[in-house]
Amino acid sequence: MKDKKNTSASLPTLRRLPRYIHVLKRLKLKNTEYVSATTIAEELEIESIQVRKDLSVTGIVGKPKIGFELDELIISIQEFLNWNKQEDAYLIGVGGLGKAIVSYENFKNYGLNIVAVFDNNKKKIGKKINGLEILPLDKLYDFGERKNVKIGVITTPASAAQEVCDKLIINGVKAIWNFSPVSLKAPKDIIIESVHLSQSLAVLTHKLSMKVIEK
Amino acid sequence: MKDKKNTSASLPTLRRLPRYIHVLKRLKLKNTEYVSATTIAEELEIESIQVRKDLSVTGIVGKPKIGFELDELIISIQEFLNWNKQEDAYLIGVGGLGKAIVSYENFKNYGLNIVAVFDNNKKKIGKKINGLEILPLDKLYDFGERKNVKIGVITTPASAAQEVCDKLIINGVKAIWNFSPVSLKAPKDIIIESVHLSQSLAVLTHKLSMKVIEK
DNA sequence: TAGATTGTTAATCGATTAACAATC
DNA sequence: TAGATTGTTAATCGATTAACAATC
Repeated sequence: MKDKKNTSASLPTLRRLPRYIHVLKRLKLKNTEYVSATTIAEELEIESIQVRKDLSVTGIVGKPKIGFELDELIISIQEFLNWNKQEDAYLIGVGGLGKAIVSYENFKNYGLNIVAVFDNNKKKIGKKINGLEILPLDKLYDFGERKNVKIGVITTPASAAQEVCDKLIINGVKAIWNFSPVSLKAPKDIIIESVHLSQSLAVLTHKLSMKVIEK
Repeated sequence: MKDKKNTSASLPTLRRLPRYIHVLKRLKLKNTEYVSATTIAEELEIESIQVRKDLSVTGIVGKPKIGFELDELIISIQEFLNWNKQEDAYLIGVGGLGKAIVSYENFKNYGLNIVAVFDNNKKKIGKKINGLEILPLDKLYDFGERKNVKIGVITTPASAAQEVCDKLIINGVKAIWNFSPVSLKAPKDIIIESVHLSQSLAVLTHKLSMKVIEK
């Protein structure tokens, strides 16, 4: 088990693991003790073999005929994703999306703990959001010196994103969760993970247009 | 060109197309007239052959040595994604994320036009958001009869998502953009496209934990 | 015991990448 | 003309799926 822990996994696998956690947590509410890959697969409408393969990357060992011990499985996935701890994060850009993310307490269960919020709009500076005072971006330097914050969340408009990215890296941030539509340029050792909502919408609108033509 | 238009594309390709549009629009601001796959690829740090393959699904024809005519290429991708028109949509669940999506005017450029907003929280009903009055979910029936709204955006908490999904489908919605962490159950002819932010965060936190171990 | 499920190795499938002729 | 780029066919790569022995 232990020796497998630090192996990496493919991107599709990493993306499915949180969905398994969600299913498992719901089963836990029903006091389920053991769960099989088949059960998880049916709930998510995917193949059971895929679930088994995915789970194996976390190092969990199941019991033939019975399945996986529920609590152990949840913890195993959480440890693999590093969600058993919380990593401190900055968020920059307090627009609609930024506000929504800061206010969404659940990210704490996903390993993310936002400790400071920044925006350069003078009307916003000084106001509080979810208990955190909105600071001007200059203040990043003060934090950078004292704290060990490795994650930066960028929810600024596209025009500001690259500059903010650069400043975050200068201040010691190692991973960026980017919600702007920009393709950020950064040194190779920096992890950039982008959420482009337009990507998802493209899949939806294209499929819908296909459907209309079909008929 | 025309005969290729209605062919479908792979999911990875569909997801890259919006990123090309973004790059192309920025080039347009610089009055560029022609663009090559190489240029786009360099900007996004991917392979040029992949860009060429992706663009070919839209039916665009380029000029050897020169590349693609910029305006024609933008329109070609937009038509393929159906972003040249706007599809009407309902949004249900006016929490932080729902508010952010309703207020983000740019989705109109991505083929999405939110025409009505619903929430069952009595404190929210009647208030206006981005010019739209928040309605109780019951009112969906009135809209369903009169309008031809094919897209539903679900930004409710997980507990309400499946019920909302069912109601949307009853009222004629054909495609659902789901932001709840639930795996929605729906008939096969309904398009379900989910954005699970936890998926993206899983990739980020896992990679970051790998990086720390490395050192 | 018989059956269901795990874990692993092999086969398949599909997306990415390479190769190269055609061409402005 | 020479060189860069397109468009297409073939090769490679990696993820998914199938097969099956091990086992509670």
